[in-house]
Amino acid sequence: MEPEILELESFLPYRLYRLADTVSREFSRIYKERHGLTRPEWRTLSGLGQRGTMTATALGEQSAMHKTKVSRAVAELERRRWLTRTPDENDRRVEHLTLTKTGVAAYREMVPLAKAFERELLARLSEAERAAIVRGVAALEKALEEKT
Amino acid sequence: MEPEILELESFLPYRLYRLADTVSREFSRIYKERHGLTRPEWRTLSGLGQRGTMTATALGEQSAMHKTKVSRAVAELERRRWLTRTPDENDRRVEHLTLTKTGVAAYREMVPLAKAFERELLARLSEAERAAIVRGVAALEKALEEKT
DNA sequence: TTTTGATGGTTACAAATGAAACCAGTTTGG
DNA sequence: CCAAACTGGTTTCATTTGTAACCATCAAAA
Repeated sequence: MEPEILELESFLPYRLYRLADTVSREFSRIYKERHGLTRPEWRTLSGLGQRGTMTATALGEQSAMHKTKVSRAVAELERRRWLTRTPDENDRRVEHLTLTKTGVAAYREMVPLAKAFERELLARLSEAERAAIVRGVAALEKALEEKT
Repeated sequence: MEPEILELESFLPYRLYRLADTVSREFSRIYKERHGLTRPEWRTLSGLGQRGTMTATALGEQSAMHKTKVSRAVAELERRRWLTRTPDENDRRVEHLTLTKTGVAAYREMVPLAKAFERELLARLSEAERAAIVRGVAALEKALEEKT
C-alpha cells in the first residue's frame, strides 16, 4: 500500500483559510483605501455602528478579537476622534465606547460599500450555491461552538 | 426609513474569516506542539511531502504563500535538515527543494493527524451539511478565481 | 554584443500580532 | 475588615508579517 499523502488543495482547513484570506484581503481594500483603517479598526467601527455603545470586552466578544487588538483599535479611533469613552458609573474599570458624529458618518459611508461587496461576491454564485455556502458555514460554526 | 446597519455576525467575509481562523488555530496546535512548526513551515513540509520536489515559486503558488514566507520557511526547514536544495542545471536562479529522510518522516507522521483532524471536524456535521460546505467553498473559490 | 526588462529568491525595515506582565479596581472568603 | 483571587483594560517585548528594495541570473530587443 502506498504511503499516505495529504492533498493540500483539498484539505478543508487550508481551503477555508485561503478562501477567507482572499475574501478578507479584497474587502480590506475598501476600508483601507477609503479611510486607512486596519481590520481591527474596521471591526470596532462596525461593532459600535451596529450596536451604538459597547465596552471593549463586549467588542472583543462580538468581533472575535483579542483584547490587545481591541485596545489598540480603540486607541486609534479615539485619536481620530471617531469615538469617545465614558466611564461606567458603577465599575470604574469599565468604559463605554460610542462613535462621535464623525465616526457615525464614516460608518454610514462604509455600510453600503460592505453590503455591495457581499452582494457582488454572492452574485457570482447560483442560488443553490449561495444556499450551500450559508448552510455549510453555519453548520461549521455550530460544530465549533459545541466542541469546547 | 432607518439608517442602514450592517450586522457583523451575518456578514459573510467576517464569518468566513472567523471560521477559518478558528479551524486553522485549532489545527495549528497539532504541528506546533508536535514539531514547533509555524503555518508556513507546515505548508512547505506538506507541499514537498505531497509532490516530492518543488521550487520555491511553485511552493508559493501551490500553498498560497507570499515568496518571503516561503523563503523563510524553507530556510528554517533547511536549518533543521528537513530539506535540501539542489541547483537547477539550466537556470542558476532556481533551486529544487526535496525533503530529507528526516523531513519525510515528519511528514509521514503528520499526515494521519491532519486527516484525522479533518475527519473529526466533518464528523460533527450531517451528511447534507458536509455536502453543503464542500459545495459552497468550491463555488466561492471558483468565483474568486474567475474574478481577476 | 549591450541594454533593458523580467524572474527566482533573499534581505531590510516597518507595521501588525500574541503572550505575558502589569495596573487599577472589584469581588469573594475567611 | 482584609487578603486573595479575579476582571477590564493597557503596555511591553518578542515573533510574525508585508512591502519594497535588492542581488543574481536569464530572456528579449536593439
